[in-house]
Amino acid sequence: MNKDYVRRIQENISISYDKSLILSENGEIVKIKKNEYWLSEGKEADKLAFIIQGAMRSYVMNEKGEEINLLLQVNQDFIGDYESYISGKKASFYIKALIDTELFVISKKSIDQLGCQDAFWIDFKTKMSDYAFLEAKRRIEDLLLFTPEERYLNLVKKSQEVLQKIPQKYISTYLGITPQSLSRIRKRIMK
Amino acid sequence: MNKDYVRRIQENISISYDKSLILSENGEIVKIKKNEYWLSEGKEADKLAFIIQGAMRSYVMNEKGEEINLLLQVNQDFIGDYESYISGKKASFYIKALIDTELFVISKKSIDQLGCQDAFWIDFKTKMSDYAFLEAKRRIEDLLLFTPEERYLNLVKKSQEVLQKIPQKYISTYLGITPQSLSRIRKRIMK
DNA sequence: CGTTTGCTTGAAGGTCTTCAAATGTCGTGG
DNA sequence: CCACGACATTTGAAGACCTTCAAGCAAACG
Repeated sequence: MNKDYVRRIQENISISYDKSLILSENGEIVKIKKNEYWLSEGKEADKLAFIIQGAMRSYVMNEKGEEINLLLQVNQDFIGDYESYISGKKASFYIKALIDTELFVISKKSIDQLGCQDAFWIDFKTKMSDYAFLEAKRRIEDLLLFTPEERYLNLVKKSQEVLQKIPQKYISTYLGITPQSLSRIRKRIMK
Repeated sequence: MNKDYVRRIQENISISYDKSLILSENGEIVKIKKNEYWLSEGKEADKLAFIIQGAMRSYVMNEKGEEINLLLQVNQDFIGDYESYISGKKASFYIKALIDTELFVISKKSIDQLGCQDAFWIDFKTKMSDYAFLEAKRRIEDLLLFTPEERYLNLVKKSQEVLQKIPQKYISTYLGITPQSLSRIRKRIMK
């Protein structure tokens, strides 16, 4: 893996260059074309990834067969089915590339092996799970405390990158509304 | 701490009697009267608890000063500000007893000390954080995939105990709606 | 027994959903 | 390079549901 990649991994997760070098030796770079899956429901999902460059979405199907986006991820974000990762269950959702994307992928096995060599990586694992929880908690508060319009404004404030890279029809179900409603919300806000 | 308590802790978290005995020696029983706080925004919150018997709610204030219930907890449930617990930040919400409640409380310090003595407790910590994440994930899916009415029906299926112990006005904001709307939903369903 | 608190119901207004059609945008092949 | 088709976004109309404010009823508690 070249030096540039190691640096980007380092930036992604704010650890030392040395540690990111070790990490990079235990994972791999995967390139995914637009609209290709990195993960599908029912498949093994015992690995996690960071987005080095690109954009992806994690979604489930509702009872009507509509895709509902649980997460929209861009540069520096983690992706993966964290539930499968920790429990060994099959994946419960899909992860698909919104544009051509480069991932750094590492398996559970590799992370666990690193943990045996250096307690740093046990700590690292804890931080990852804490991060996953905190993200989820923020999402719950966003959904409970704000209206769809406020949620959209929160997203505008929080991530220009998501707004620019990701089509509205995906953003809408992430916010819990239909694409038509998001279009009308944007119109309302314009004024 | 008496034997009965140890057994209830054991049931709560499905570990061996021996382990629950060790745990019980490192924590304490706390009794909280109806409408009393166990935790307030801005306070230290470096401890967690299990509900041995009773019911509590975790809530935040929105901009209008209304209380929004993030969680409703009954027997066997964990309570605590897990974000404060892991990060050391001050509590970001309130936890209050809905009825007279008995808690088993254990501090972060105690759990960390246990971890030094026996790797079992490191594993135990991981399981707790995984549990916290999975609960949060289920909540997000509930909010994104279902309508308020469906969410109420999901709750009916999931927890009769919550329905029985907790007044409607608290259940409503947990579901993301007003008490009036929940009243109308229940009326609709009756038919 | 009366007061407080919670629950229900009514009316008006706003937002979201659905279905449908029109308009925009983008990429590909001619 | 343009034209076409595919797909995304916008807009319209009707209907369902939620919210707010307000009032009436029920239950709980001192």
